[in-house]
Amino acid sequence: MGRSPRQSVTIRHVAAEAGVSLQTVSRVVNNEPNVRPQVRERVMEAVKKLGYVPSLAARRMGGSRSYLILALNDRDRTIEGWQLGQGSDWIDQMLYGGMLACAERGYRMIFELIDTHSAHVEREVNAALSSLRPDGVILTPPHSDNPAIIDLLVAQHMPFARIGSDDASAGFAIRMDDGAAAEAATAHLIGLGHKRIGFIAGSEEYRLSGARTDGYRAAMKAVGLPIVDGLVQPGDFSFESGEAAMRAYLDFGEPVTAVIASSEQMALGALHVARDRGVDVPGELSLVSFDDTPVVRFSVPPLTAITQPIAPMTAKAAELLIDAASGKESEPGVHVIPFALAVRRSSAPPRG
Amino acid sequence: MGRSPRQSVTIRHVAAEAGVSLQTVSRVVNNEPNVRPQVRERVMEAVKKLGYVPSLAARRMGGSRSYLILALNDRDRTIEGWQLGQGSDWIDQMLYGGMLACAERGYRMIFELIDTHSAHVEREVNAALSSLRPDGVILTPPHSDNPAIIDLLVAQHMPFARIGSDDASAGFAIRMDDGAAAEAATAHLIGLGHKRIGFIAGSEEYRLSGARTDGYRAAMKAVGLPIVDGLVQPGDFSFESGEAAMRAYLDFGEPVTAVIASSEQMALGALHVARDRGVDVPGELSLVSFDDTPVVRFSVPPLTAITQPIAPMTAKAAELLIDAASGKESEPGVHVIPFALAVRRSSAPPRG
DNA sequence: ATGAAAGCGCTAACAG
DNA sequence: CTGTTAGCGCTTTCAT
Repeated sequence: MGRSPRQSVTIRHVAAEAGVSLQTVSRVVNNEPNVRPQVRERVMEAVKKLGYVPSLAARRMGGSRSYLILALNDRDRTIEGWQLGQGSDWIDQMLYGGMLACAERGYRMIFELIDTHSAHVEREVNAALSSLRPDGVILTPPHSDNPAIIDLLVAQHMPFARIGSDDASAGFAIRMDDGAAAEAATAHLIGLGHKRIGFIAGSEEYRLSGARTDGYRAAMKAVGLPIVDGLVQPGDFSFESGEAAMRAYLDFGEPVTAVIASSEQMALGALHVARDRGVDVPGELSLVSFDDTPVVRFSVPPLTAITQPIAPMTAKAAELLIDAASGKESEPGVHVIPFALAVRRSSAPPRG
Repeated sequence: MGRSPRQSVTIRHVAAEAGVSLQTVSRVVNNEPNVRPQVRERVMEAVKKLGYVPSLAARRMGGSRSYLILALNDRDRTIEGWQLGQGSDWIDQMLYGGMLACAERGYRMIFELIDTHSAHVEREVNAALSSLRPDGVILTPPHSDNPAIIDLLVAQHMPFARIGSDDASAGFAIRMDDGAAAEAATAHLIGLGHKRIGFIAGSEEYRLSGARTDGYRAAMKAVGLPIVDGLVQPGDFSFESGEAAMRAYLDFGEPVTAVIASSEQMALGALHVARDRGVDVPGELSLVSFDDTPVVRFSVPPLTAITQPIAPMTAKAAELLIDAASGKESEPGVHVIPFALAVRRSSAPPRG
């Protein structure tokens, strides 16, 4: 317990208490060599006794590290998600993976919103960097492939990780295998006996959209199923585009028996239209979602979905950046994190 | 555009560029008086030209402010929510309200997890305070009423805001009127014609649980409806406790026609049991949720719910703390933020 | 293995 | 109104 100090405990107090120099305390606190075990012990006792915790700001000022990892998310998309409360837990999963990975290593993750589309991206990113001077930056889609941001980070020699990117030309790329995931989803439906499987593509602004569509095509091709016109519908990740795509499928001459949506919102939009038109899921139509979010799990029926490893990807990103800041060399290149397919009640064999 | 500076732009560069002293630049940047408009103009131009943004760490070191607001959440509860992905968007709403309010004022909100139950609460909080030295702390339930934390904050003279607390003895209390919300929910059901209305209470660890139950009782009493034994069921906010409560209601001799659950998870648990037992909602049973989360909006049927103003409460907390740090006196006491009742398909008149 | 000195970028307190 | 001086709490570099 002890009295709560009004004025914070500094390294100076610890040095006095332990009868050593500031430098020795610093060494002990930072686990550096060249301190006799005996002295180290004494300092650690003083630290514990006084409840000393180094000041982040002072560390940043004196040293070359800030113990900060900056995570950049798209402002519009994030705020819209918060406002509409559509139940995507992207941010939560990101915090989960990132914050804990940082905390384990004595780091802190700071979360910031940046406007991708604005002409001021550079200014915004620069402001965040100047103010915080983080040891690394985590980029999420669509920032992960924004050339303006990438160039700026490279120019500043700021280490960064790109979640959901497969561009290994700069920074760490951390992704799941979107193509394989789309393949797995498609194979799952093929395995159930489906032949006419629709695929609602995502916004082309995101690279992974193409990879997913390719995976779908590959899986279809692998078993010799034709991809006739109209089987692949365009979408932009939104609920509305999912609705539109579903209407297109239902208005086909020969309707599909299963649909894969490249996003949770599009899957829900599709489900909504199916319900409205009296199409039973999964009786008449199987549905698979990309993104395994809370709403997908609680929908009726619960949706079969590709689980994106958002927390593990963010954790990996934080680890790589912190290791880099700590001087440990990490394998560069693309880091692929495993995905999962959560099979739920929305997918079933087609009606004989 | 311009070249990206490897080495960051400091106040010194700006001073040189504008031909003034460091202090003058500082005054301009901080909007302080005693600078001739002409000089101010010149400095601002230099700032813009060089893309100068003050270093957070240096500001903290030199001055008395850190431009940081620390938001403390319960570790176990938060992590569990992230792991289970049950779709509560508490954290998101908190970030939404808090981050934006901070950003508008040149502040940053830092989000941290603290273990309420641990014997080390004090140490954990102290560590966060020592490391960050924030200008204010936002407490969320159950921290808002944790004496160990409150005492520590008071002893350190650290300004703080308590979300969901009605204890005005220290810090700012910011809450919605839980009693009035429960009353409104109850009155809504009474208005529909219900007489036997069940209420699933929340964990007693949270003060607001009592307030909600009281509101329910008041509304019932106001129209002379008796609160017979078993009408109020205990709960702990969990899905399972909602299920248990619902089973208790259905096993009544004379079942209830409507139920209010003190949390979203309990409402969903209740809905689940009702569906299993073949009880139609809202045909045979009306259901109202506290907490208007994504899952509640996407459930079948969508649930009538009390919307807790989490984002506005957090924004208010941030504002009050920043104002306090800026020397502006704020009205102390309890700040009550309006709630809303979102009427959806889960509530309807009882079967004649 | 340890300590002393210098300085990080800024603001507070004071001097003009 | 403007500039000068002294730190803030740490880490770096260099000496011992």
